[in-house]
Amino acid sequence: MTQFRGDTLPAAPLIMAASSLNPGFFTRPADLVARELIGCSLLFHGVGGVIVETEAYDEQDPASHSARGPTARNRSMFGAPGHAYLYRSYGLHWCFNIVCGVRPGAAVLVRALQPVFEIAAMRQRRGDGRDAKLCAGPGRLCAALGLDGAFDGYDLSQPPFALLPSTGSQHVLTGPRIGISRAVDVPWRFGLAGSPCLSRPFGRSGRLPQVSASP
DNA sequence: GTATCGATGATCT
DNA sequence: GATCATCGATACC
Repeated sequence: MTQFRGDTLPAAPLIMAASSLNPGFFTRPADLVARELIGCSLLFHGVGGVIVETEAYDEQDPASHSARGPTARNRSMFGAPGHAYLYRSYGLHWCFNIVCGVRPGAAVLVRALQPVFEIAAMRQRRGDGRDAKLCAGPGRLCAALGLDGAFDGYDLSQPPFALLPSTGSQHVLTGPRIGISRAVDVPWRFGLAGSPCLSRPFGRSGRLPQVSASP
């Protein structure tokens, strides 16, 4: 049994009924969706928590996998909004995206969760470490939830997935995306202010988001 | 606390 | 052949 080291996670949100995000939620600009996913909850087979960090990518974005059109890997990005796009990173890790956007080829990378549901299952998959870091990063998140490429293209409104609305307004910061070499100044990383579950802190450049206008 | 580096393999030029 | 939407270990401050 993994030792609990005394790190204190924020209070768990009160999830009311089994409500789900409206399908129209996803058919909007990726940066707006990424901003509003902060505070929503993601579950896979009942394991998961509150989304605290996201990044937006779209078809006009040189940093996006979709920038040069559909390929075998990014096929799901050009499919239905509200579905999963899962890809392998550095030959080692899986990364989980939510397809969205007003045109094909956009998605939101879910980078971190605040663990809430079935934390013991996440500890078992990820081994020792602070609970706040169980899902602090896209590769860690997929490892903790047991997500992999077998679920690429799945409808996130159906089991084994669940995507639940936020229970209130959130204080969201934004800044440059992590680990990219193109469009490095586009501030399309979003995070819950003050969360100990972020993959990395938002620096001095952390700002309130300037979300794009409607198309 | 930050900096650097190796793992590891699909994808794309 | 180069490039990765990463992570964990290690070294050092």
